[in-house]
Parts: sequence; structure tokens; C-alpha cells
Amino acid sequence: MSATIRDVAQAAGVSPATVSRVLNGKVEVAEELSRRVREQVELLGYRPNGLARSLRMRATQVLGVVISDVTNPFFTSMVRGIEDQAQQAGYSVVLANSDEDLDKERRYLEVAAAEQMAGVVLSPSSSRRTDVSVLQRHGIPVVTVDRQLHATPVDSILIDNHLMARLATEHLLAQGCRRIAFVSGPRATTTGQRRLAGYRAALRAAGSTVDDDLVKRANFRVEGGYQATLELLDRRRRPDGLLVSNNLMALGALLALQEREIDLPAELAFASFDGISWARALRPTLTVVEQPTYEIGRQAAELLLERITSPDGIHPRKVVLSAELRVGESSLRRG
Amino acid sequence: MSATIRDVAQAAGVSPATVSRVLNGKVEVAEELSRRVREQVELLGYRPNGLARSLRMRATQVLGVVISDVTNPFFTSMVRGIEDQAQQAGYSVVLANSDEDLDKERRYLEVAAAEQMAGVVLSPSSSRRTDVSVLQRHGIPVVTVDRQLHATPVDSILIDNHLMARLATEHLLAQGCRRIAFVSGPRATTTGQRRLAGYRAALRAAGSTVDDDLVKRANFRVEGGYQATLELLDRRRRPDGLLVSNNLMALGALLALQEREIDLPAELAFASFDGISWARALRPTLTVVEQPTYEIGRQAAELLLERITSPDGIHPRKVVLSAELRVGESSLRRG
DNA sequence: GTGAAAGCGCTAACAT
DNA sequence: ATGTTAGCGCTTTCAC
Repeated sequence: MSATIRDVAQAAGVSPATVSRVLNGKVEVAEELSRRVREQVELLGYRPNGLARSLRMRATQVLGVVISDVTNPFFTSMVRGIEDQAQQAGYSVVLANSDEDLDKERRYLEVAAAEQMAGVVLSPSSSRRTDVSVLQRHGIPVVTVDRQLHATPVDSILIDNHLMARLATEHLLAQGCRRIAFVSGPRATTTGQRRLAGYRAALRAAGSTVDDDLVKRANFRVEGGYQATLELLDRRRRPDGLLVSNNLMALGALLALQEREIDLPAELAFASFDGISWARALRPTLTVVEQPTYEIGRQAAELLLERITSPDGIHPRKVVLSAELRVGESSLRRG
Repeated sequence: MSATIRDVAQAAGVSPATVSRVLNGKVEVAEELSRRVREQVELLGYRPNGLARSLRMRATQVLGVVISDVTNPFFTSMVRGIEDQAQQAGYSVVLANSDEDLDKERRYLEVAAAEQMAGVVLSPSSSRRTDVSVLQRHGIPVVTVDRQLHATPVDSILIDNHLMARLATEHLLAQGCRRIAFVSGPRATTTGQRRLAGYRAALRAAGSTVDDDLVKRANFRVEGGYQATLELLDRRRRPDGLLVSNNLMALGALLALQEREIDLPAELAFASFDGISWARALRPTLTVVEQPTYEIGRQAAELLLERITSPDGIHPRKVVLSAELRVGESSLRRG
């Protein structure tokens, strides 16, 4: 069908080995031969067969990305960062959806191992029960993003979730909120854990009592945020502040607030983690903890590629990027 | 590292070919040998090397899915359908984002060809300018979903966009709307074209004049729908009905309507194509043209797998699935 | 610096 | 029905 390395070699009057050397540029090849090879590559439209290459090299040029929700802009923006960095290094990127489901996650990690992917970027469904040993047995490096693994030491890129939750809560307190409710993520994720802890820390530090009736857990999805918020609003004494721990749940929360016709920020000051690009269109503008999602992805890929090219087990790195509390109208009380 | 087919063969006391035959089940193998082979496969934890298999078979077990927006639930639900069907047949699925960008799309189609993917599900960015010849040259079958290609005859799965747009428009007319605005998709896509045509046909059939001032084109994204709707609302005479031709733009439209404090359905009757799962939470409930997205994906994969296994060029099929106009409160005028 | 040859793990054609 | 053999397209020793 299409041209192989032999065809190019023959046409250029050299051996396949030489063509390979020219194309991979690791070894010096005489100027003249090199020129002839490139000429024929162009002429024949030769494209190396990645499969054969990978079979021989015992590793593909593919990075796997296993995330919990492809429909979440937070993750897709991250994926862009990964893609860009990977492409530069000649790798391609394959996406898989774990749906916060340990079974699905395990299956995809097995696929990654079976397909001999060069590395995996993972946003683990559970800090304790996600199992990356399949990959480690095959010598496939892993980097976690957004979340961490408890027992297993692997590279990770994330923000200081505890700090940012504390800052957001402190901001709401400073706006005069006395009863700040919190919509938390799944208990199993480190983001769920750390953000809740940060919220509590801020309340304690301010001398407020931490009222567990004001905390609801949900699943990081729109419906979850919607339900949780409705329940919080129906508490005997209504909260006057609300912090939501991800973007999709924040959207759900806004729907619930709208349904109950609650005025932001007058009746309730609102803040959440992670923006959504089009949310800028909303009025009031939203107060959000903004993560450098693209950069998280880019650095994850960078770290992963480093591990791939030099697997000499350096100590696992944990990279903490800085996030930003962007204050909008939804939490700002005049006066 | 991990066990190969030779290891299994040796352990079971048979030849590699026999192991292959047992595993692929195309040829009869004696009960006894088959048992021994399976036993050793289990024991050694043998996993076939897909790379080697693909290299030998001259085709991977991977389907490519090239869509314009991974963040759109419409497409992701479709991808689920594709994945489920593909997995049943032992294929895995790789996603790529074309962003409605012809260049990106072309690059991904080239990747699909270079990686020798078994087939491609494509939602073409442009009915005329999208070029699938790269795939055809490599004998890789293509199925388009949601949209069609003009010149190139390939299989396609979609709904009757003209009909559904007409029905939705007729519904708005029946609710007493006299000035129905339309937010259309990109001119280059068949969905953009057909839905607009259906809208116009309904107006003409009702004896209404078609006022091009009431039609805005946008890019199928939230921002686009938001901008387009704002402009439509600022027309000298405000529309009293609005049909939006996809889900994300509908979300943008709703934001715009909210910003202008327009009451649905009293001041304006609202309908759109494609639901969003969490939109059920919205009040008023929305009137939508609901597509069988999962089924579109499933059938696309089914058709593709058929082409892959028997490439004897039967005439390209066009499968038209039925959609449904689900009437909600957003367009229902009492009395 | 370059070519010949071996082999990555698998399947298919050919023998038996 | 099963085994032997060759080869998919590439990289990489090993000679020269």
C-alpha cells in the first residue's frame, strides 16, 4: 500500500538501516546520503509505520489520559495542555473516561498496559483504592493530576486545595457571612478531602463553630450540586454563604438558587472552585478559585515524558502550582 | 517482561500457531489442546500484544472518532454508544477534537491513516471541504454521524434535521408566535443548512414572511448562542419565539434571555435542538428536539465494524433515525 | 559511517 | 487438526 522504509532505501540507493538513522537523527550520516534519503522520503510520501516501530522499540508513542469526566471543561482544558506538550515530543494522546468509577478506571489502566502506552496521566477516582500497580509492573510511568494517591508514590501536579478552600471561606467570612454552607466532592478524592478540610480550618480559625448540617457531599456533577444546594437551602436556618467545590456542581447550585429565587450576593454570597469559560456571561459575575488547568496538563505531560526518556527512578515529585481567588460580584457585599 | 505467545505454547506443549487459533477461535482445535492452552493463558496471565497483532494483520483494533467538540454532551453521549458497540467487538476507541477546524480535522484524519486505524467515525466540519480521501486511499472505512458529506458517498447516521426544524417551528407558530427568530449553526455543516431550511419551510408553509433579520448564525458554542441571542433581542421589533439549533447555543441563549429579564414562555416561546441531561433541573422546563444520541453512536460503530469485516463495497447506506419533539414549559402558552 | 542480518510478537500459508 | 515457516516494518547490534 504505502511506501515502507525498504522502498525509500532502494530508491535512495542505501540500506534500510541508513534511512532509519537519517530519520531518527541519533547517529551521524554522511551529508550526501542524508540528502538523497530525505529527497526520496518526500518523493514517495513515506510515513514511518508507528506500529512496527513500537513493536521493535517495545513501547508506543502514545500517552494515555484517564480522567473522570470528559464533559468537564476543567479536564478538557487540561487535556489541551497535555496534547500540546505531547505533540511537540512526537507523542499522541488517547483519552479515556473513568466516570469516577473504580471498575472502569481499572479496565482502562489495563488497556493502557496491554497497549504498551508510553505513560499515563491519571486523575484517580479514589486516593486509596485506585490501583496503578498494573502500570508499574509494566514499567509504565504515571503522573496524577488534580488529585493524589495515598499509598503509592507517584509524580503529581496539583494546586494547594486546602489553602484555596481556606482563602475562599475567609473571603466569605470577611463579607459578613455567618452561616457558610459547603458543597463538597466525593470523600474518596483528595480534592474532596482537602477542600473540605480547608473550609473547616477557616471556620475554626475564625472562631466559628463548624456545623456539619451545612456540609453536603455530591459527585462533582451538575445534578449533584443542584440537589445538594436545594437541601442546604431547605435547612431550618438558611445559609448566607455558599462555597461549592467544583465548576459543574456550581452550575447546579446556581440553578437551585435561581429556582428558589435567591438574590446573589444580597441574600447569599456565592463562590466556587474552577471556572467555566462561558460563565463570564453570567450576572452577577462569579467568584471562583481559578486553577491553571492548561498548565497543569502541560507540566504533567512534561514530567511524564521526562520519566519515559529517563526511567532511572528519581524520587517522585509533587508539583504544587499556584491558584488564584478571583473575586466577582456573586460574593461581594457593598458597603 | 510479560508472557508471549511462545511462552504459552511451550508451557502448553503446542505450537504458537495453535495458541493463536485457540484464542481467535476461527479454526477448530481439539478439545484437549484448547483446554491446556486456556489453562496456561490463565496461569501465565498472558495478554496478546496488540501491536504485533496489528502489524501482522495490517490493521489495528482501534476506531477513531473525530468530532468537533468533546465538551458537548451531545457528542459524548454518542461516543458512549460507539464505545459500547466497539468494545463488544474487541475494538477500542480513540477520541479527537476537531474544533470545527478544517486544518485540525485533516491532521487527525492523517493520524488515523498513519496509525492504520480500523475505521473512523466522523462528524465533518464542512459538508463540502472536509476531505476523507486520505482514509479512502488507505482503505479505511468512514461513517459520518450527525452530519453528511456532500460529494463523497460514505455511510452516515443522522436524523431528519429538516423535518425536526420544521416541526419545532410549526409548534412555535401553533403557540401563537408571529416573529420567530432562529439561531443557526455554521453554514458549512449539513445540520446548519438543513435546520435552517426546515425553519424557513415551516414559515413559508404558514404563509409567514421569512425575515432574514431574525436569523443569526453562530458556531454551535455557548458564547455564540449568547451573542446571537443578544443581537436578536435588540432588533427593533423583538421576536416572540426563538428556535436554537443546538444545545450549547441554547444554554448561551438562556443566559442572554435571563440577562434581558425576558419571561419564558409569556414574552418569548423557546425551543432548541438537543437536550443537556441536567437541563431537566431548569424552570421552565425546556422544549427540545431530542435526538437518539447513544443510538446514533451505537449504529455508527455497528455499521463501521460491518464495513471493516466485509469491505466488499456495498452501496453506502444512509440511516435516518427518528427524533422527537419534546414539548416543555418554555414554549407552552396557556389558554 | 554504512550494510547485512536478526528479531520485536503475532498470524496465515503451506505442509503434514 | 496441528506444526513449521515466513514475514508484517522497523531498529539495532555486529561486522566491515
